[in-house]
Amino acid sequence: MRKPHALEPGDEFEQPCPIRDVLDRIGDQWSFLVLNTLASGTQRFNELMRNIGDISKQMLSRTLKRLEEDGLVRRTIYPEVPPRVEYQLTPLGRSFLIPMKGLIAWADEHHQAVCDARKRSRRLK
Amino acid sequence: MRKPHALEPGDEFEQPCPIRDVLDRIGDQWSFLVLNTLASGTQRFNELMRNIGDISKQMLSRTLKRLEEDGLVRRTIYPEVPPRVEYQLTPLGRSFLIPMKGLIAWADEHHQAVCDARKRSRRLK
DNA sequence: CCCGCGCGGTCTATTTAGTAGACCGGCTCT
DNA sequence: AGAGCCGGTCTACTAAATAGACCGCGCGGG
Repeated sequence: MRKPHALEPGDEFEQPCPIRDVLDRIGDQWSFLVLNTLASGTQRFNELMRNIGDISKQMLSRTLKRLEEDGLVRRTIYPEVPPRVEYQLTPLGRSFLIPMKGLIAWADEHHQAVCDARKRSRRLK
Repeated sequence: MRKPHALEPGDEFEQPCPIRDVLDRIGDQWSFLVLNTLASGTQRFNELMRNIGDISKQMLSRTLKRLEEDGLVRRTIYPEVPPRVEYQLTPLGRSFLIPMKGLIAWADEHHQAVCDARKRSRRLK
């Protein structure tokens, strides 16, 4: 996804193709997983790390930063000691859960079929 | 996405998580784009390349191979001269179009909001 | 008092994934 | 004859993701 359509200067945030645009974000597995994890409620940084399980700090940090930039996630810093940082879905972020759930439902429903197909093709080799 | 681990509260340790599994395949941008392109009908290899626009031969080849293994795409070789190879969605592949359309609809609907959020966050920096 | 842990990250080095581009033989079109 | 399409594979390079160290601060236990 290097050069979708060669962005014009001044156009840097207006990607012409919405599909490409959404893919750049959620097509990335980590963003998808982070959003799915945040679906169950507001969480802190290390809490997210634990809940996702196998994401590196750096990737989580970068992913959250992008999701915040895109207005899907809100980051709240509490000026306490020790500092507390909470992440939660914005209304825009929550609106994304609907098509996301559709995808997850498809995965649940057809996972076995995919596995079967995979086994079958492996047997042919 | 190395180890299929925790996902969210109430996760199953049992089998590989379907969500991870589906993300490994279609969460990859190229797979998603290829399926979306094939939605408009049977196409040949170079035809797909042209229609997608900015995918490398290698990636298209690899992506199609995986989609075929997973039973989402059927590859048909016609023993002609010159050889003709056609790719089309299987019923399983077509079933995926439904949640995919949901995602694309979300993208269309909220693309502007995402762009606005991006601009806003840029201005704050 | 000192040790190690948790917090929310960043920085660096290494591994891995994706890219462009050459190449293949056989064919058609000009 | 030369160029170009067909469906790919192979190689060399570059971009991205990973693991792991590190940071200052506070807290609880020994």
